[in-house]
Amino acid sequence: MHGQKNSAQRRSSNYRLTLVSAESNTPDENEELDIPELTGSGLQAEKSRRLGQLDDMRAKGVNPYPYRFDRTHTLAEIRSSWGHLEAGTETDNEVAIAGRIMLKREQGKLIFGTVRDRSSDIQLFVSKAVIGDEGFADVASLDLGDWVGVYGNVMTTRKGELSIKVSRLELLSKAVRPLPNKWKGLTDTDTRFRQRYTDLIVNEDARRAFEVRHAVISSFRRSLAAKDFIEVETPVLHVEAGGAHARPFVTHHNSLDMQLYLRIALELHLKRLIVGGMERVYEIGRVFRNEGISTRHNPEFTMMELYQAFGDYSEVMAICEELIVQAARDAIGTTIVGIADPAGVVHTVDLAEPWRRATMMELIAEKTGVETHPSQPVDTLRALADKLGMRYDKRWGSGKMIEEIFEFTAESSLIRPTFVTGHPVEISPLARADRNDPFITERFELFVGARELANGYSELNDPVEQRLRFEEEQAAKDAGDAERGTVDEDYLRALEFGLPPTGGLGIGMDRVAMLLSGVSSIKEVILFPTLRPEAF
RNA sequence: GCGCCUUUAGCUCAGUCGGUAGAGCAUCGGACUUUUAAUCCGUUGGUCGAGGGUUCGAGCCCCUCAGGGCGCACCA
Repeated sequence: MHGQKNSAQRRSSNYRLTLVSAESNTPDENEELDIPELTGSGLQAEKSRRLGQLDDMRAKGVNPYPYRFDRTHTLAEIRSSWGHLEAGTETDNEVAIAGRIMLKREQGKLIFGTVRDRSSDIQLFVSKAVIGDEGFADVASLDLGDWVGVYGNVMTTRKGELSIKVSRLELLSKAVRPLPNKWKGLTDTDTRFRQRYTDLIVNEDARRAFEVRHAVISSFRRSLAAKDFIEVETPVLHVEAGGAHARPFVTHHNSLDMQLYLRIALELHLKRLIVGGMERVYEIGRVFRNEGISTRHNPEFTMMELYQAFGDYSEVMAICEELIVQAARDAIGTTIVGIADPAGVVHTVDLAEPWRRATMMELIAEKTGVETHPSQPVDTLRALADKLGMRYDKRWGSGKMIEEIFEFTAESSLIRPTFVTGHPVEISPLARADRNDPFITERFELFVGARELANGYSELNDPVEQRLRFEEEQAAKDAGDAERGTVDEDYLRALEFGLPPTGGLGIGMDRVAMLLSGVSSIKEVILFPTLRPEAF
């Protein structure tokens, strides 16, 4: 790294040159570049002013971007150790803390600042008499958004505000671009999602939603580890995109010169592992569906799927309930949540109360007074759909009709957690037929707040029947339904080696995070949601 | 893909009947040794999303396009 200083200087002056020539209206190569004209306070002028501060620091031999800072405490640790101090206390406890300047109040020969780190925030008490004229001027020149390391003593002000009496302050990184409004923050959704970093800096709610999301995921991992599940990773690139009904993203591998699909589900690889004898496996992973974007859908989202040998759907239903209730306790410290219905009315629900279980047909009967069953002729169900004013596709069989009638009549009213069961065989090609009714499967979907959160079943493990179901899928796909599946020969071979009785469960992690953080858009729980590219 | 709404300073927002651009925060200058979104005085900052049209005159009316939001469709 010889010559580092020279190259740094060159970079610095190049940057200034670029800035002026690219962004000034009348670039003039002969202009004195080191002292830019600081007119106005538009964005460019503001950036120039701050970049000028960096040059001043370098001229004094100070690196404005130092390599490290060793803090003694996080701000939460400061608060827990000294939060009880009475007003007007000065201690001789010396600490070193680091964070971002969020607020600054100058008051003559005193400056109060608010520094925030990941854990908390704290007030800086900067006295000219303590820090000296030069240090005071340095603090005065700080901008909101700058990162600083601070040495000082823990104290409280006369009004009792826990503070650091600053003896020395070191700039750790300069913010060249100004922060959004310190009081109103940043509300423009476009900017919030595109510039998530800015959103996280200024919006407490945004930070909280992602803390909840993280807590949910780590809670799931703890719960599953306690149940002897093994976390695995399976391929994202699939030769065949199976395990769900959805349009896949298509990509291409150059060396193999073949088309590949991004996975739309985790299911088929995880069940291969049950064939292999791993007994209890789960994966938390990204899946991709080439479909519309809405407040409930992002093209890439996170699923947790688990498979448990020797269990059936009732067992994984219990696990589903347990995982989500425990996640609520871990992430938000309560099982009581507000759930908005489609009209926006918020219902208070205790997730710890047992969740309702009802079949699709029961729910349809509740809403329409009509008894339905997938054994009924499709014309009977079409007549009901006509009566309800529901549109349908002539290619749908009785099973698909029942599901659609359920969605049309009952889904929007499922606010409290409800396990919906009794899915017809036709729409469940990987689920095992009900032990008492060959027309339906041992399957459930969990609905909360009219949104589907989870899906599980007793896994179909008969390779002969699975082949027939796959062939029906393939036939539907060939007939023009792009979301239907294909015959996965390797999966069938795996089943031929013997899949034990198995219960499987898939949970939409984003939607659980939405539920527990109380937000209504999936974009609020995905750090970088899919958007059209920004025009620069 | 369709419908409705929306886009004004770095951020948050006003902008009346079509008459030539406003506020708060931030910035910059000044005052202030216990502030809490500090306060007070002063200052600077604009391709009104882009393009076209109507008009003597357009942020405002019309058309096209682009971004975003919501709803519908799609989404087991």
